[in-house]
Amino acid sequence: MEKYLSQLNEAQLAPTIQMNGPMIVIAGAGSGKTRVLTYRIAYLMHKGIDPFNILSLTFTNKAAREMKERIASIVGQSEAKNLWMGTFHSVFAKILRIEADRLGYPANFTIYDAQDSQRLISSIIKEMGLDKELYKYKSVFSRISSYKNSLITVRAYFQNPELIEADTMARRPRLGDIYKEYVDRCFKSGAMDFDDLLLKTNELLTRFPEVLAKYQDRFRYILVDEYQDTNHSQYLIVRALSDRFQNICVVGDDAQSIYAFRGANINNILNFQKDYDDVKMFRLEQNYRSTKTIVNAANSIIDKNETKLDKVVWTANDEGNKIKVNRSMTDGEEGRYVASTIFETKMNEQLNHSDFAILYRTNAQSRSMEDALRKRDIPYRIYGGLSFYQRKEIKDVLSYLRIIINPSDEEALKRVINFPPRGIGQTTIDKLLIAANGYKRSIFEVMKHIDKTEVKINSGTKNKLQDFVTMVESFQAMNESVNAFELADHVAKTTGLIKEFNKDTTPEGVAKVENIEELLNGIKDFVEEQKELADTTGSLTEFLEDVALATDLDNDTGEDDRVALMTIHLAKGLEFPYVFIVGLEEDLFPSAMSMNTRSELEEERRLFYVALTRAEKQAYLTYAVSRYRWGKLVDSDPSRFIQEIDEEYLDILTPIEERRMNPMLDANIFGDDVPNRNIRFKPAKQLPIQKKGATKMQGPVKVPVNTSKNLKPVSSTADAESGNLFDNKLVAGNIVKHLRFGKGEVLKIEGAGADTKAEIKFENGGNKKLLLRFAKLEVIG
DNA sequence: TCCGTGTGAACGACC
DNA sequence: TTCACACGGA
Repeated sequence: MEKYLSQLNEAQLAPTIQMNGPMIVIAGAGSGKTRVLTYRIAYLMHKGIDPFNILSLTFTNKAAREMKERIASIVGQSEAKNLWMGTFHSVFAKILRIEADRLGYPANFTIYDAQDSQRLISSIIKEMGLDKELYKYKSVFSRISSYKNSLITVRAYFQNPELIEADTMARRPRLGDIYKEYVDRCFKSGAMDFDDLLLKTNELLTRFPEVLAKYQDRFRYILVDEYQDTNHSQYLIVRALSDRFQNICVVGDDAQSIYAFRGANINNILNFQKDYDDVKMFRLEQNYRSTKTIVNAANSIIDKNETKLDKVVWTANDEGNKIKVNRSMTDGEEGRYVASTIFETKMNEQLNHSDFAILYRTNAQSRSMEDALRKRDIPYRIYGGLSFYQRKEIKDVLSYLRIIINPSDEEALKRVINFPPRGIGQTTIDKLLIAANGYKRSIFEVMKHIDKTEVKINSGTKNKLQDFVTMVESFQAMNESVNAFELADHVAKTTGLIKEFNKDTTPEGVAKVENIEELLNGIKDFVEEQKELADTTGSLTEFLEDVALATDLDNDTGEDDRVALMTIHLAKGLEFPYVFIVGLEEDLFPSAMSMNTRSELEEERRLFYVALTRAEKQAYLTYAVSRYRWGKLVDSDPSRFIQEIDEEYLDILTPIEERRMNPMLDANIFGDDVPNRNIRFKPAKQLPIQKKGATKMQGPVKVPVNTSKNLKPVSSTADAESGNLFDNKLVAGNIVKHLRFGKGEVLKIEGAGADTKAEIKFENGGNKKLLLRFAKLEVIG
């Protein structure tokens, strides 16, 4: 047993073997906190604590799995199996299923993802006849979400004049009504959204003292990782559960708190010592991950923040190279810089692709990186963004499965009731919806008993509805006797989903069918895996729950050798030898939306701190002078975060000649007075945008030509990858046709591939705002 | 009722 | 670029 403890340094050992009482571990980046958590659990078990009594809340399911494996290797598989480990959401979803009936929910309630929630809110806004300009479903959703995370229920909302006042002032007086309807509809659908998983857990623990007592007794030792990112709802759950035994160990780093947008409250960690008596505090300050340069540079950034705990992160590692700062003219060039640097460094240093990561602020930035990597044949993997389970074809299959488990699931039903098309259109669905709301029943029940209702639907349509009900019921019967894979396979085939997607012979269509096959394989694996573990039944319900709470990261096997592309948020907790932080521009990073208050800006700064501290050996910071955003070329200034790093840690890569020609470049970066900012490179002229109501477009137009999939319909000889269509077909002097602007003559062509631009003079510009898409350009004559 | 087409609008990070 | 929605013909 002492063998593994000897792997810890003094600072790590102390919290590891501190068994009882409340304790907080402030762990700097790369200071080995996962190791402390893992060994601490192993230590507890060695000291005779039953694994049944240990609850460990991690930030991702992947982290939980890896920790469990590590612990299993120390204490043995059979012991480790009984640990409760996972994210807040997954652990409490399981508990909620056990206790669901107390709250009036079915045990197999559906978990609505953000898209389901937003669709529901969107249709509620429509049903209520509200102005969708004023009530934007996304902002209504985030408002409701933040209420839930602050434990403001519908009732609490209506009892709080300030909240009502605030929404009324924001010209959304009906927000409370939408909130109420949303909650009712979720309940009626037997569905919980992400926030409900926490909110309902709180409700469960407060309303039912015997349930609270049960879980307090069960979870005698509680460990919470990434405590700085807990929100109020999570905070209360932890407090309630740990109240009896007070064996609560939280680990975190205030400097890495980056989830305020989903309600995380940095004060949870800052005030932990006030919340419990006799808190033992530990600090892990030695960084084992990064070079001195990176650690010191990161410290110099975080120093700019006012709100923070005292902590000095240091390292005994080598000095390392300076952080390289690269400026590019466009996002395309930035991508090429990153790709070629990876290519060369990998060659020179004999590295793997997986030694590199590209981190960005927003998912949209991945595109230019992808393009560049693909051109260089560098294998990569994108994490996050639209996850596999959110793709249309996958959600369609999953929706059928969801209805089988829970026919009340309204969002799933609406999604597939007429897909593949079976003649049940919007009008019918609307009638059913109104009836369902009137009878206070689910749509499915109304359909099932359509003859007993007042709903006016012609007999042909009634038959179609009946067929659908019969089909679902046959699936339900089947679910009793076959496993999840066999059922899903049957569903995909008999509903005609596969056939429907097979109709589409474009590469995208083929990919969809392949994705469905991949999903089926995934279900197969799941069934077999669960069979082995034997602690679960491998049921469809469990699979759907896993899927609802899964992230891209969770499914990563890390087997293939690829460059990792992800947002900084996703990168938290990970590390890579070589890290590129791209798009370091004002308004992008820091985000334009986060520059209003000091605390928002501080969070962006912490985000940058997280990004930089992912790097072990070498960090690269890149920015572009102009980039495509929303299909438009936008000028930008270098991020303030670059100049916030002490210059001694930086290696500015701007070519020397260019600097001589343009001394303002350095001035720009370091925030000196810039007498004339216009000296910066100006990109090609932007598209002239015509205002609404203008009648005629004037002059030649720059048409951005992209080589995406949209190109294909234009010409069968087009090569989307190389942009060859361009060379073959679209030459100066050609007459082209555009759906919106009619005929025009190609005046000039510049560049090639993705960066190609064509100058076209249209005879008649139309009278609407310009939005030119190459797919809509057709070469005639 | 379905579906292709055109149009306008949005566009932040995630369990 | 991508999405949701409106429109109009089939």
